[in-house]
Amino acid sequence: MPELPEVETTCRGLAPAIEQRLIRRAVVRHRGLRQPVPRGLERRLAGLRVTALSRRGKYLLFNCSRDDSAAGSLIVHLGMSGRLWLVDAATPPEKHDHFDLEFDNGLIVRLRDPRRFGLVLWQSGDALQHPLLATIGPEPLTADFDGRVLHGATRKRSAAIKLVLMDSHVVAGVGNIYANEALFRAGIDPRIAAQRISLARCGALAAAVKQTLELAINAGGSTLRDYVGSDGRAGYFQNQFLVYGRAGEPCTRCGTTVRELRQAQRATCYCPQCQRR
DNA sequence: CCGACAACCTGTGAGC
DNA sequence: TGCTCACAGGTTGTCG
Repeated sequence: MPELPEVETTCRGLAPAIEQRLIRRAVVRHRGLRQPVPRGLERRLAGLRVTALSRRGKYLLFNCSRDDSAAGSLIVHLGMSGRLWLVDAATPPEKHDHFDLEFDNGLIVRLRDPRRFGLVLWQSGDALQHPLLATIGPEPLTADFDGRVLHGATRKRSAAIKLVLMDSHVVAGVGNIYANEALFRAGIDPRIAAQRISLARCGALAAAVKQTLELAINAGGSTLRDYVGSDGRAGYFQNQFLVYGRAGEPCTRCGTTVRELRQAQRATCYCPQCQRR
């Protein structure tokens, strides 16, 4: 389900309902996520106030304080199949509902994650000091990421540009769908060695990453399978995919048949005419 | 440092 | 209808 636009959509959907609210209690029904949910997290969270909800890459950060002094952050990652939504206290949890955060207004932020590749973690103090967050690359939608940064980060990388673009240490939050889409928009063959791409083309690619992510956020994210946003509404960016999932169909730009191949066991879709070496 | 690959899980759809 | 297999939005750890 979730790449950066979906996480951003979730963040924007949840924030107004929970910011400045007190956590009444937290419930963990299944600790076996990608990493175990920390022991004692429920006791730690009870009575804290969520002062801000933010996003770093694909991580959601619930900044928490107690009596006006910063306590730390609840860190949530949705993995492949995770989703957070708001439910009222009367809504019974279902099979894959592993975690609840219940607030003093009666609303519950509920994590559903069938594949359990997600994460629920705690970091005292500054969330960005958590080992999983401290080493990730620049935020793609800020000035911290541009063609020069991308060019610099790829000079020693002989791997295919698509794989390098999906490396969260190069740039945060670019997953399979948006890597495919951005490479198409930049007119770059996904198989080229990253280090062979010129500064100018890195500029085009960085711009394409930003454009693709922004368009997707404005569309409310992408709805694949059963994903819907935190308000229960579906995003519709999947209707705007230019190459992803379109193998065998004509390229929207030139009409050439879109091709599919596999890179690191992931589907790559591209137009052999529009995307060049 | 880098790249290739397996691993963590469940659900779904295609093909037989 | 039911079985088996491949594949799905992510990321880390291990090994060479």
